[in-house]
Amino acid sequence: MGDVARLAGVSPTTVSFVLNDVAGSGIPENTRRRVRASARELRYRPNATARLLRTDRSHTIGFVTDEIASTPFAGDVIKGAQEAAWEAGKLLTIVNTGDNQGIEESAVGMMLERRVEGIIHAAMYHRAVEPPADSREVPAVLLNCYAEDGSWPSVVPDEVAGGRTATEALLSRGHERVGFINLRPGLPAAAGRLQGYKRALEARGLPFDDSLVWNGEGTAKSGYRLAAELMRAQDPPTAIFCGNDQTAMGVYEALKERGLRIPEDVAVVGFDNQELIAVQLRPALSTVALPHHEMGRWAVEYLIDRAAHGETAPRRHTIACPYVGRESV
Amino acid sequence: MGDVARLAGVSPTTVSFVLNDVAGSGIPENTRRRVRASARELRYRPNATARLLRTDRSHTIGFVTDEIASTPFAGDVIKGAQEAAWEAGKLLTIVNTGDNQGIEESAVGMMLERRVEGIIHAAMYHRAVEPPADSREVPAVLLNCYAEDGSWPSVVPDEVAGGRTATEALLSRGHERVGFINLRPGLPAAAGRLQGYKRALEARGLPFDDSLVWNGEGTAKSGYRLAAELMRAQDPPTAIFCGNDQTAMGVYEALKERGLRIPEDVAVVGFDNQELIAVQLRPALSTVALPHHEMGRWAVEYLIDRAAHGETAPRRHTIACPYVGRESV
DNA sequence: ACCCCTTACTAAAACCTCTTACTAAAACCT
DNA sequence: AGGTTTTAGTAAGAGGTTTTAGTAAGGGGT
Repeated sequence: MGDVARLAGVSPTTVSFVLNDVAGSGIPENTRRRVRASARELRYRPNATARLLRTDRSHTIGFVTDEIASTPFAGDVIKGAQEAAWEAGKLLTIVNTGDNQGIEESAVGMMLERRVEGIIHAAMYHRAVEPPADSREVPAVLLNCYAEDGSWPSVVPDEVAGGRTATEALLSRGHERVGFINLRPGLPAAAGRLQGYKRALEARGLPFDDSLVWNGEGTAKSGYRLAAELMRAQDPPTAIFCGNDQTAMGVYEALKERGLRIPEDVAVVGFDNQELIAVQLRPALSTVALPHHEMGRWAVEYLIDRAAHGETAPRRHTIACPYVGRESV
Repeated sequence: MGDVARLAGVSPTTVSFVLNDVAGSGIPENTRRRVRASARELRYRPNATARLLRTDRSHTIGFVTDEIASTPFAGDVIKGAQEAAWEAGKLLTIVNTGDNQGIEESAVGMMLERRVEGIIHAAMYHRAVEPPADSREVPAVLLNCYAEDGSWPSVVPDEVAGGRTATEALLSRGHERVGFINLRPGLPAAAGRLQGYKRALEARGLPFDDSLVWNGEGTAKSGYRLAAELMRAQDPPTAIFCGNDQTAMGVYEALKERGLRIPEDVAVVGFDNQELIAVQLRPALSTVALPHHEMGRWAVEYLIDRAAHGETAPRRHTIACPYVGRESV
């Protein structure tokens, strides 16, 4: 900066004022032009580090995730977060912990040393977690996960509403016996979606028949097996709600083997909106999307807002899972 | 740091020496313990910013990508890069540009202001790019893309070898007529794989028959259409090499509709190893994996190495695409 | 014509936190 | 006493921001 000041024939103060557009510094347009020209000529680039040291604003947000690659979701979350950060003039620093607590703790440590303005702890599937206590030193938020004791703010998908949406997509087409191949029991996603399924039935005055509900493993294989199971019954469903799109992929196989047409004979709806699968399947799969992008966005917006306005009570924010209608319903 | 020094009854110098384990500073174990205890008591966390200002080592690498979410690959690349960075004690700062040049330039600017030690420019599909000139201010490398004029170091998949590997997987099973549903012509991936396909044939003394080679669009739909086309011929192939796994998904459909078994009647091999598809397909798809993880890793290792040992001639490094055998061959 | 006070600019200096020469004091030998 | 080691402290930056202080020009009053 000194060089620029010298070249422009002013003091570093003036350079700082001009380059940062400080209000009320009353520097005449003339001088401003000279300073800016000098900066350009010297290809001057301010040193964000030095600025941070003085201002204590790193304009950086830490993003700690358990698994970045195992699902395509991770990309959506990061993209949403990154977009929101960019819009606010922030940068995102990312660490993938591989679900290793030691790495997670040192990652948080490194981020705090760099004075990040907030930390996001993201999980790649919806579950309970316990982030390092150190993260409380700055605004922090859990993404696609939550603390059992509610002591951390978090943002998660509205699984209940999602399950209800999926089921209603089928009910509204006149189906009254809807099979449900859920995920492994115990997962928040499985519990929530089942509840949503029940509520949808209830709202239409339809009975809940637990012979229509199975827990699979979220794979095409188990979808194939359980669809076969469902269709073997004497009063088989006319529609199947699958706990995820991979399951639906297996269900398609099973139905096709039986010569059943989708959606004419059996309608199918998936969950997750894994485009790679849902779009490519024939017929294209109607499904419910997880709001990964929105959660990423919400998390950084929350952090920025909280950094600006201080502490608020931790809360669990849920985001709706929109229905994506294609050809299978 | 001053607080710690005061509490331990020493000077800031001593604290710095102890906390950084400076060699040859000759501080007795006694004092060291006292300093460390004070630091712990005050929950002292060094300010990485101040250190950086003095040492000029940010221990941060910038990662600029055109699209983070549109393919599951992005996650692998980032994961590989992040792992390598972590092992070297570096952090990764990521920006998604949405292929917008303006954003890319300001992203580079922001990173340079933060004094990153290197910049990676990643593309989500293999292609030629032209990164902002400013990136040359620090070590920089292109990932899954390259500069037309070769003026930037880069790391890309070895498409030729990959195409050859895929073809040979089929030839080695005795197939002599291998159909090839390639990607859109013009893509480096399509050109390279076609070359590899030809070389594999050549190596076995088999003729190249261009009626066996079609360009699709990399979708299940076009795979379906072109497989039908291929099988309609009077001398249809006994094996099909697909430019990607989505194409293979459509090929499966077409073959199954004709009552052809995989791999008994027609063997199929894909490309990309999109696990979501390849593993879930029945039979599971044999395919060739793109080395995303390795490219990510290579890129940061190259950067760190170059930062340490100075400029070297830009080179294009290729990484092999390993064959992933499953059930379709 | 002189003085004083604004206003409009610009500069000096303190500060942010840590690293690292360089220096100094103490302790330990001959 | 004089010279080495050990051990520890001082102070100068690193590159900005921001507070405080100043100078010069212009304007009004007498």
